[in-house]
Amino acid sequence: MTVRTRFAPSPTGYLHIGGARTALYCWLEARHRGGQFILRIEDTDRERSTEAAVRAILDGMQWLGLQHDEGPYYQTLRMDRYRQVAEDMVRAGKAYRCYCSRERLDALREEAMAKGLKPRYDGHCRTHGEPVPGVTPVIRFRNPDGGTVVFDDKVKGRVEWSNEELDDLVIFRSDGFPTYNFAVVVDDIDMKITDVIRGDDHVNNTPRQINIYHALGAPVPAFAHLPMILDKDGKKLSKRTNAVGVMEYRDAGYLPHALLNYLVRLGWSHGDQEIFSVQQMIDLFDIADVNKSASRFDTEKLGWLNQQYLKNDDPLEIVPHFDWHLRAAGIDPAAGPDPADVIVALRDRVQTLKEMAERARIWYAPIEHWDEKAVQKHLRADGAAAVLAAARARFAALPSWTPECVHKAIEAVAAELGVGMGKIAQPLRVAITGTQVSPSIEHTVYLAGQSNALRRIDDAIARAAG
RNA sequence: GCUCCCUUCGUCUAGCGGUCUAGGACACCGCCCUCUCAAGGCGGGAACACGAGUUCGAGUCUCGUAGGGAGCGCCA
Repeated sequence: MTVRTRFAPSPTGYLHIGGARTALYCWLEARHRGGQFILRIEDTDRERSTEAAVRAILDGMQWLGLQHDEGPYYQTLRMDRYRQVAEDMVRAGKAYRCYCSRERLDALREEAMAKGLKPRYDGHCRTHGEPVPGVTPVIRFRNPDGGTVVFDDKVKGRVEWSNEELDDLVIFRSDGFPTYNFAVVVDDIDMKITDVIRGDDHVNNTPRQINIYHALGAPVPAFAHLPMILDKDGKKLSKRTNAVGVMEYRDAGYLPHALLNYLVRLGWSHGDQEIFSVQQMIDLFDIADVNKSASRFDTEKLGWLNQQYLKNDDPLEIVPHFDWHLRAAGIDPAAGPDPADVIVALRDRVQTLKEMAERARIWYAPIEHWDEKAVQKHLRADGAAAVLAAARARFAALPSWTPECVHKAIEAVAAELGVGMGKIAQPLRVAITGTQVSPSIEHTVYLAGQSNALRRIDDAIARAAG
């Protein structure tokens, strides 16, 4: 039997980080076992579902590269099917119509809570389900009365539940919509899902869903419930204090592959390995190796990972992402050096593409801000003027403009003036960038371009004098 | 309140009864390298929540306790 997993978000917001990891695990499990990955949009909550959210989720999935093999299916397009299955169940005596008023239900709940019991429907309409004028009934599932439900969760292990704990849940609302616990089961059966991989918060729903599978005479899939992802302080991720949307991570300058790598290691590991290519993830991932406990999202480690990819990827693969960030920062990539060169010069110095774009600005636009302390310390230092003049002359005479040539020119200046690199690099750096921090001096000068470098040195000499 | 789940360095984790005086990574600290900032190299501090039991032997198995989380809707 071919493995089929699914990711089934409800479109009430963007794709968040927890959902992204769930999607990743579903996708990896399917790929690893040569199966299919299905995308299903659970949009039966028509109060909160929006089309913008559907698009946001699709965008997030695409950015991460989590391609689905089937779908997206939409639950709102399957309403007839749910109704049909529910009616069949009523006819077969596996479900029944319930006319109980909300008032009665609320009273029941309050009473149970007051007695220290778990709120549960008393099954009144199992036997007294007479139509009440003016009341559109709901359909309730007739849950087994005794016995236990046992399932072997692939991450949690064996979970056992007494049917005493379960009540007759509503599977079909009076407004004609199915409820979640019913729709998922019908969908997962119809879509032949073999492995249900989802968030921890659904463990409690699993036993009642299994009972529905049994009632429907369908094979029960394997379940795997993923632990939560908490924020740095161990609190629930909230958009108030954390970046939770996947696209926020793109905007913040992370590579999709780096995010994937970070996410896959949050709750799963393969020995001591930290860096995984997508292919390695597919080869090595096994849902059974996922940890049981919740983990915290650590932006610092994500940053480290992102830099690993920045440093080791082929710069040409990074260029499109970097270009995107340059433009986002209001920088015209055509107004300066080859972005691939800039990436190589900066990737040891930043953790994100956003920082990289900011630092790259000096080569694409005129210096906007001068660090006055740097000017004072290096431009107005003894001998600085002579260094700048000598360097300018050497640079101007350079027949070809490469980092190597620039480097040789600087060495020549050092020899000529009999001073160390420190005395030359810092004044030049300030002249070219306006600050005392930048990549190695030959790259800093090289990236400015020959004529631009000369112009900036002239400006710096004037500035130092004035 | 009730039910279910979780618990190894600050964080992510390795560990599947002896090889654990508990390993790796991020972060932190120190040294080296050095034209600035980084990156890199080397080194350091840092954890089995607690208590019983099973066993020749427990981080690893069982049960309690404590702490944390989830669920208990005509939401998903």
